Amino acid sequence: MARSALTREEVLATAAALVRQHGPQTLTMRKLAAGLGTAVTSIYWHVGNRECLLDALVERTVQEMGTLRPTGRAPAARIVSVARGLRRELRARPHLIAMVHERGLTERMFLPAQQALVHEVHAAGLRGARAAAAVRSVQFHTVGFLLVERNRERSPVQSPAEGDLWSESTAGGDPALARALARPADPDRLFATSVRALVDGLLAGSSQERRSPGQGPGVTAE
Amino acid sequence: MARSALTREEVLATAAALVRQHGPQTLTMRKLAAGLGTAVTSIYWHVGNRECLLDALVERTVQEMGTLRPTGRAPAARIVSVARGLRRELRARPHLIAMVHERGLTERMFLPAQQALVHEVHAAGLRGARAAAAVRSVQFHTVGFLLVERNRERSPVQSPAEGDLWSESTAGGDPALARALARPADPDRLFATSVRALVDGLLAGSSQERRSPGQGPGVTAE
DNA sequence: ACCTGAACACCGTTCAAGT
DNA sequence: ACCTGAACACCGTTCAAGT
Repeated sequence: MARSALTREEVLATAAALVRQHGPQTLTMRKLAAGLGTAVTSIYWHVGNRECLLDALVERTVQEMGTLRPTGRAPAARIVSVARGLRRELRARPHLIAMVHERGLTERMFLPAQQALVHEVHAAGLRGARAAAAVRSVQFHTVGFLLVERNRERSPVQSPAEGDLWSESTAGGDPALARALARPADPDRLFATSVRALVDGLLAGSSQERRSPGQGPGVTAE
Repeated sequence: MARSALTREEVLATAAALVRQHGPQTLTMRKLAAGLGTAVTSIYWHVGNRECLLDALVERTVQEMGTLRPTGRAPAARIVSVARGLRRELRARPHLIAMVHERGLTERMFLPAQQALVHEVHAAGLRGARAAAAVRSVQFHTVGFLLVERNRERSPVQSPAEGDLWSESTAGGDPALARALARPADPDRLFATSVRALVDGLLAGSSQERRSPGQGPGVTAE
């Protein structure tokens, strides 16, 4: 049952297909070999080992992502739109997030958004180290939010859930707050709110420093 | 070579020790059995299986965490101090973050900070759904930041690194920005900056809404 | 009630041997 | 240059059998 010559591209393609269907955890060299119709060991000749295979898969998937075009007029709105675009692109490739995280490549997820963010933050009037901190704040927030969000989706009901703690009057006599915390969070709204607040906060300090003699931004180091 | 009776507590204790030394990935039932001086299968009688064992370990480690006492006077400073306290507590238990994330229990990491945050956000004048969104924004930001941070620590040098893209004049004629992005991020400073900005942004909209007739906060849903 | 070894169905990887 | 099967050193888990 000889099959046509195996190529590295074919290995990556079927590996990507398997990951897309069942997630990276279930991708084993043996299943991949079965999918390819070859011996397990043939794969090693083309991609090295499982580690290299997943690295290549991450790289390939990141490059599939489109470039991010900001929308809106106000600087804050344009920065927010980049963050939302990054989230949208990453959510469209759910397994990428897991693969990248497992492999310690979170930084990789930052890059598609970084150039757009630098441009917008610059346009918003931030310069130098302040601008860099703003870019990274948005990056960390967006990617971190996605990691938490994806993780939460994986096991929807947890115990003790948040709601268990706030079911009644524990929330300082604010029943609306208690109800809101008892309900599961709406990720879309929460992301919109938090990114907007973050960007507002980052831009608010741009024109004038709040602390008179200090050099660093915000809170002093511990 | 009969040993004294095995207890569930003893299993959890040595499992915790092994995880603390080498991380959750390296904890195998067989190594654990070797550490305990029993047969592998004895463990199953006491803790069910590996899944249950790790669940119990997560629960135990979360409960070791102290309660968070806010410091400072201004509402924003007190909220920031809770976020920093949560980060400190979690960083003191590095493997907890990995275990919790692997097991889809990220929500579990939120709880120790939630009560303190609710109190402070309420004191800052936020009520109802707005207060809940603020609490969750800080929670998501802090835990998300930690996930990214820990991940980044695991593989310090990545390629292409951020610096490779900004080594020269690409950063819109802002050499200080280019230099800042070429250097690795300082997580302590970045966390301080981002949390401060986030909290400022969340509290800034508390006294008056920015949008006149709208009901939702910030950006409209897509 | 608690512990055990044998056995099962998996893994990733190496390597000598083939063509 | 490319592919193969056998083998190695691991896994988690089940289960009948012991005390």
